[in-house]
Parts: sequence; structure tokens; C-alpha cells
Amino acid sequence: MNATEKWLEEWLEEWLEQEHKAGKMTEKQRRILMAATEIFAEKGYAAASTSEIAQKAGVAEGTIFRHYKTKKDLLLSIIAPAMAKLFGPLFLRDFAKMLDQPYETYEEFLKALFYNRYEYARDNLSIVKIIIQEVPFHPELREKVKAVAEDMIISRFRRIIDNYKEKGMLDSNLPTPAIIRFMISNMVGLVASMLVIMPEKDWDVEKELETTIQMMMRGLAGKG
Amino acid sequence: MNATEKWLEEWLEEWLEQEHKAGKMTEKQRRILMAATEIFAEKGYAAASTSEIAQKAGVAEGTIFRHYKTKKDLLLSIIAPAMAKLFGPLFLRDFAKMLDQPYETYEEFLKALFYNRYEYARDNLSIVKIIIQEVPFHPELREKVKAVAEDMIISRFRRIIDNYKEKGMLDSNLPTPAIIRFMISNMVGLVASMLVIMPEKDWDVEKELETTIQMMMRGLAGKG
Amino acid sequence: MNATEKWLEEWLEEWLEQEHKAGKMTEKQRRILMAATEIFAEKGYAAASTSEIAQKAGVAEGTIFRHYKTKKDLLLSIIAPAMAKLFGPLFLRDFAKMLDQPYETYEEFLKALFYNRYEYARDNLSIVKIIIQEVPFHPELREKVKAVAEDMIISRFRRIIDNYKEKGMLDSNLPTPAIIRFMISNMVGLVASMLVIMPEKDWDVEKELETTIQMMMRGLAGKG
Amino acid sequence: MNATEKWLEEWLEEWLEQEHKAGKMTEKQRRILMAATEIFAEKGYAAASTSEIAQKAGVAEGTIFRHYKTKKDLLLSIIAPAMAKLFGPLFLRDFAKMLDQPYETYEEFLKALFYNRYEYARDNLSIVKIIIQEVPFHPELREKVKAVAEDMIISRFRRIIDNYKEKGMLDSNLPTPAIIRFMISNMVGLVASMLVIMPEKDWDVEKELETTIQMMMRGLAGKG
DNA sequence: AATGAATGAGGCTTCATTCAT
DNA sequence: AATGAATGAAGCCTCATTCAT
Repeated sequence: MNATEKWLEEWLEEWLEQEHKAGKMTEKQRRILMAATEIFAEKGYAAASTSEIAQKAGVAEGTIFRHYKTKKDLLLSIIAPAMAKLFGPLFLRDFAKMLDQPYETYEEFLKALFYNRYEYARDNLSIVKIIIQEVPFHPELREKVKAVAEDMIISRFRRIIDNYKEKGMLDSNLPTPAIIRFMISNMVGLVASMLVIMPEKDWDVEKELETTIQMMMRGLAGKG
Repeated sequence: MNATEKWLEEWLEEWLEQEHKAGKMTEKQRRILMAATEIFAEKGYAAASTSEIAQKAGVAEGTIFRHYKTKKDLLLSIIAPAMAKLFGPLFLRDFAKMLDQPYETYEEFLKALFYNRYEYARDNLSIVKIIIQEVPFHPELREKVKAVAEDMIISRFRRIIDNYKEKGMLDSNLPTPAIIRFMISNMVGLVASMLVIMPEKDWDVEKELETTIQMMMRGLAGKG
Repeated sequence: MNATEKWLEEWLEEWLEQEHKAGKMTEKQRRILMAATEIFAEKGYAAASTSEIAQKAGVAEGTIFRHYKTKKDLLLSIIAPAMAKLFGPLFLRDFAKMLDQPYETYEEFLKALFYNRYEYARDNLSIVKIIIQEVPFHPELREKVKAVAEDMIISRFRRIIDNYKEKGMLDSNLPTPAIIRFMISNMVGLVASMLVIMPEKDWDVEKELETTIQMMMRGLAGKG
Repeated sequence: MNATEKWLEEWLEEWLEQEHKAGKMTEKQRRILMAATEIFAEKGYAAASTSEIAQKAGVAEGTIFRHYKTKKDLLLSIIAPAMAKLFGPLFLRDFAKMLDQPYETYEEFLKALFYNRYEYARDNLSIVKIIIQEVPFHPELREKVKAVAEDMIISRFRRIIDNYKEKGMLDSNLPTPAIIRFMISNMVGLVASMLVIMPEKDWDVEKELETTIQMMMRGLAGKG
């Protein structure tokens, strides 16, 4: 087991721990976590003040520090389990199923993946924003994320993609890393458009998704 | 002239003013601007301290405030002209040429556009990072950027894209907004990969660009 | 109820609130208020530094700002209730009694009034100094004080003075405003002499007061 | 010659020096002095900034310090000659004349004195405000003023007043210091009313003065 | 467990003053 | 003589964190 896998395990642990604690979590603790999530997402970690979080959570300033040793601890308590939920599925049974369960086509696979991640982002918008905004500023996080992403995602997706290449569903001449980037770019671009950039627009998710996948699969070129 | 165009003009003005001032700018002022740019990019606006900036610039802390009334002023002095350089070209003669000068194919157009913006991002990496990180947190900026982007970019690109659709070079069945998003997603994804996510990798820019454009134009589908 | 009366009520409210809080006031808070009062009186608001106040009060500088949002807030927390105590009595039951309870002569009335305000000034010397020194520099205060003074004091005293004029105890040929100014000038002059200008002198308050009132009532003219 | 007289001489010297310099004073210097006077009067010495003064005077920040070593120096350059003009006349030929030139009555003397000082205050309102506001906060000034006032004024006025007492124009039973205070209180009260407290009122100076002097001489008592 | 008063380090900003031009 | 960029000390205020209750 390499370092990357160790971190993932850490996150998963924290995730499970969090899940576990969620049961015994005080009402106050839950409120602190929610308030912090909202405020971090809204103004960024550095510009958020613990006193504001306390106020929004309806607890005393000191209470936060009874549960989280430092402000950074509070941030990590939000990010770590979210990381696990974000990356974790790629390594768990559910996802393994996605891999084994032979989606007839790459398109179906893409659609399932997009939709799955879209739903996660939609339901955890604040947390996703925090991750995107804060990861670049906290070296420990940055390193972990980078390692996990580079190391694991590439390797897992490579298998999937090579699988479809073999089946003749993907153009074998295209370099796998480029395909992965292509996939992620469009996934992120689509989800960001719908949830962050123009959230007020009345999106037909299904249709957008299909159009996007069509462009990905068949390209823009006219038949002219 | 609508509000959006007014902002653009504002930025352009500030840009020119900045250009103009650049001549008379004190050595110290230049150093302050550079130091601030680096530190804002590295730790974010909120977490950057003016004393650190002063130290890095090799000036007294007070000197910063002789040139920039507020810390925020300093941020805007970095962002505003960059905005102009980022969005401005889309509306100036150079870009008009890009539109008129009939790129034979959409692919050539894409390539020119990608390369042009890639070079800008490469040469102004810190500033681009600052813009991406700070715009979401500063409502005035956010509103302006959103308006400019939604309003202008869409309208300009629509003309270009419709143009190519008419020529039969783009699939007329695809909705123009989706094409624009597709284009931007892949452009941002590619540039971010090369400059931010894996800057240490030894990229063959030309080749990546071509692969990406190929995927965009012809899609991933195998010939199977 | 006009604006002036509203301010007075505001002050009275703050006064009562202060009284009320005085019970729950932390020892530290009391010390901050005392230290601030002394230092403001000694060097003036603008020249007083919060760090000096903190030091004199024996608390951390931050502690001041936990109780008073701003330095100005601290000033107002000293001035507002004092204003109420300074002007308020003129409108309350006690003072109403002074009006109704028929002092046999204007001289007795003057004596009671002088003595009453002298005692207040003596016991609140620092605060009175602050009021005199700071009111001119803070427009909000200046306006309020001016309105209250012009509007209310004049009107109340007019009744009293006209009352004594009718009884033949005051020269009806003298304009009431001049009488009021005459009264206040001499009251302020006497009190200032004893408490501010020559506080080290061993004053026989009773005697000075009587001499002053004698001069006011019968004038300086010799019998020659 | 005692210490008090030495200070007076100092001021007079500075006054004369100033008069003298006034001729060679640069336009800029004059503008600095005027700007400083206005701003000190308006916001107080401590709250006034040299840069604001420079701006109002239309000179560079550094220029002030070419003429006045420190900000305090600038204050003293305004106050010292004004002190001389304020107290000086009491000791000069002009004033000696006032003493010798036998005003028929004390009332005439009072009227001349009041009017003379009223005119001075009216024409130098800002400076008088500065003196009143700043003297209490600057120990050197405070000591000087106090010494001069206590020491000299008392002694000079004593002669005048005793003079009138002997002539039977003033009640010999009244203590001279009380008479002096009475005189000053009413003079200050009247002038302050007209110039500072209610400057917008349309005063009939002559009449107010006469009413005041009448009250001082014959008192308020009705003939009843 | 919870509170909230207290802390003091550090942040942004102002300002009197200096000095090279 | 005049300028105005530069300085750095000091000012006001915020904030994460601690601790007695």
C-alpha cells in the first residue's frame, strides 16, 4: 500500500468515523458544522471568523473549540469526509460494480458517471466549493489531493478506458490521459455551468447531459 | 452603450492608465505590485498580509498605502487591468480580425484562440490565479465578470459559431450555447492541466492542443 | 414629542441602562470606564490612545473592544449618561418640585440651583470636562446638545423667570434671554473658577456663592 | 522681572517677530498658517493632520516642515502671537491710557473693555477657539496662561477696581476677586453667546452689551 | 458540556517627519 | 525654497484561542 492509498484510507476512516459520530453528534455540533460549511463556502476560510460561525450556529464562541481544536481542524472536519465521498466511490464496491457491470457503451458509462457526480455536487454544493477554493491554499491538502488524483484516478480510469478501447468503442489512437482530461474537463465544465455559473437558469439536466456526451463522442464537426 | 460595455470600458481605461503609469511607476511601486501579485496568488487575498507584501517588495509597510489607499485597492489594481487584457481583446481590432480574417476551418480558429489564451495565461499565471480565486468572493467583481461573460462573450461567440455552422463546418443540430461551453470547458481544462495541475510535467503544447482539438472536432468514438 | 425630547429620552434611557448595567458590570468594565474617563479628560479624546486606557485600566487592549465596539463608542458610553444626568434633572420630578415648591425668592432659587449643579460638577469633574471639550468636535453631539439647550432650557427657565418677574422679584424691563445668559454665565464662571481654574485654592463655597448671588441681584454699583 | 513677565515678553517678542516676518512671509507660509488655523479650530490639534493642512494650504506635505520644525511648532506659531495680542494690550501704552484716561464711570470702562475684546474675538475667532481648546491639553501653555492670568490680570485689574471703589462707583463691600470674576464671567458669557453658541442669531451687539452692563451694575432685583 | 469574558498577537491604516531631487 | 516619495512607529481594531465558572 502506497502513500496515496494511505491517505485515502485516512479519509475513509474519517468519513466513517464522521458517519459514526453523526449519530452521537450533539445538535450543537451539527449546527456548528453546517454554519461553518456555509460561511466557508461564502467568504472563504481565511475571511471567515469563528465568532461569525458561532453566531450563525447559535452557540457560544468557546463551544466551537470544545469540538474542534483549531479553526483549521474545523475546516478539515468538513473537507476530509467530503474528500472521501468525492474520491472514495471510485474504490469501493459501488464503483467496482460500475466498472464490472458492463455498461454496454462508453456513453452509458459516461452518463452514469456524470449523473452520479452531478447529484453529489448538487447536494453538497457548499462543500464542493470549499474544496475547490481551499485545496490550492493548504499545502497538505494540495499534496494529498494531487497525489490521489494523479495516482489513483489515472490508474483506475486507465483500466476503464483501455477496456472500452479494446472493445472498439473508443478511438485507440487517442492517448488515454488526453481522454481522461477531456472527460473531466467536460464533466466539470457542465456541472459548474449548471450549479455555479448560471444556477438561476432553468436547466434541463438530462438534455444538457446528452448533448454534452454527444459532442464528446461524435465531435462538433458538421457533416458538410 | 449598456452597463456591461461601460465596465469593459472602465477596465480598458484602467488598463491603459496602468500602461501609461507603468512608465512613471516608481521602482518601488513596481516591486509592490509584483510582490502583491505573487503573494495573493500563493495564499489568497484574505490570507495575505500587507506586512508580508511589504517585506517581499523590500519597502516599508507604509509605502504600500501611499500608492494604494487600501489593501483592496491593491487587489483591484492588479485585477482590473488584467480583466481588460483577458476580456478586452475579444472586442478590439485584433480580435475583429480574427473574426473577419477567414480562418479556413473552425479547427484553425480554435487553435489560434487556444494558443493565444494559453500564452496569456502562461505569461500571467499568478494574475489569472488571483482572478479565478478572488472573483467569487468579491460581489462587485463577481457581478461585473458575470455580466461581461454572459452578455458579451456569448453574443460574440454566437456570431462566430453560427458563421461556421452556415459553412457546414459545425454540426447545426448542436445548440450554440452548448458548443460554447464545450469549447471553454476544454480550453480551460487543457490550460489548467498544463499550467496549474501538472506544471512540472514536460508538456508538448502543440501536440496536446492538436489532440484536444481533434477530440473536440471528431469526438472519441472508435471506428469500430 | 419633538426631536429634542426624543434625544433626551434616548439619553435617559442610556442612563438608566447604564445604571442597570452598573450592577452586572464586570470589575474590568468599570475599570475601563474609569480609566477612559480620566484619560479623555486629561488629554482629550483624539490624543488618548486605547492602549494607554487599557494599560491604566489594567486590562488587555482587546478587552476594551469586547465591551465597546469602537473608541468612539467608549466616549459615548461616558458622555450619554452624563448628558442625561446633566440635563435630565431639569425635566424630572425633582426639578418640577423646584419649580412648584415656591422658593420664597429668586435668590433662594438661584442658590439651590447653583449649589445643585456645583455639586454635580464637583463629583463628576472629569466627565464635565470631557463634555465641554468634546462636544464642539463631534457634530452629532453638538447638534443634540445645542437643540436640547436652546430648545428646552430656554423654555423651562423662561417660565421660572417670568414667574419671578410677575411676583416683582425680578426687574421686568430686563429681557428674559439676557437674564438666562446672565445666570448661566455666572454659574459657569463661578463653578469653573472653583473647580478648574484654581482648584488648589481653599474656597469657601458657601461664601462665594452668596457673594456671586448678591452681585447678580443687586449689582456692583456703590451707594455713592 | 518675574517668570510671568518673562513669558509675556516672550510672547510679545514672538508677536513682534511675527509682525515683522509677516512682511517677508512667503505666500505659501501665510497659506499654511491660515489653513492650520482653520483646521485646528475645526477639529482640534490632535485630530488635525499635517497632510490635510498641506492640502488645504495648497502646498506639498514637506513644505510645512521647512517652515515649522514640528506640528507642535506650527501650533505654537499660531498661539503665541495670539496670546500676546490677547493679554498684551493689558500692559502696553494703549491699555495704560485706558487706565489713566479717566473713564467717568466704571460702566464706561466696562463698555470699552467689552467692546474691545469682543472685536478681537470676532476678528480672530478661529484662533480664540484654538486657544480655549488647546491650552488645557498642553502643560507648558497651561502653566504660562495660568501664571499670566492669575498673577498679572488680578494685579492690574485690582488697581482699576480699587480705583473705582475709592470713587464710590463700586460697592466697597464686594471682594475685588469676586468682582473680577464677575466681570470676566459675563464678558466671556456674552461674547461666547454671540460668536460661538448662537452665531447665526442676528445680534444687536450694542444693545446686548448695554443690557449686560446694566445687569452687572444694578443687578436683577425688581423694584417691588 | 457549555459559556463568554479575557487575552495578546497581528492586521490594516494613518501620520509626523525626513531626505534626495 | 519646494517637492513628494518613503519611512516606521503607533493607532484602532479583529480574531483565534484559553479558561474560570
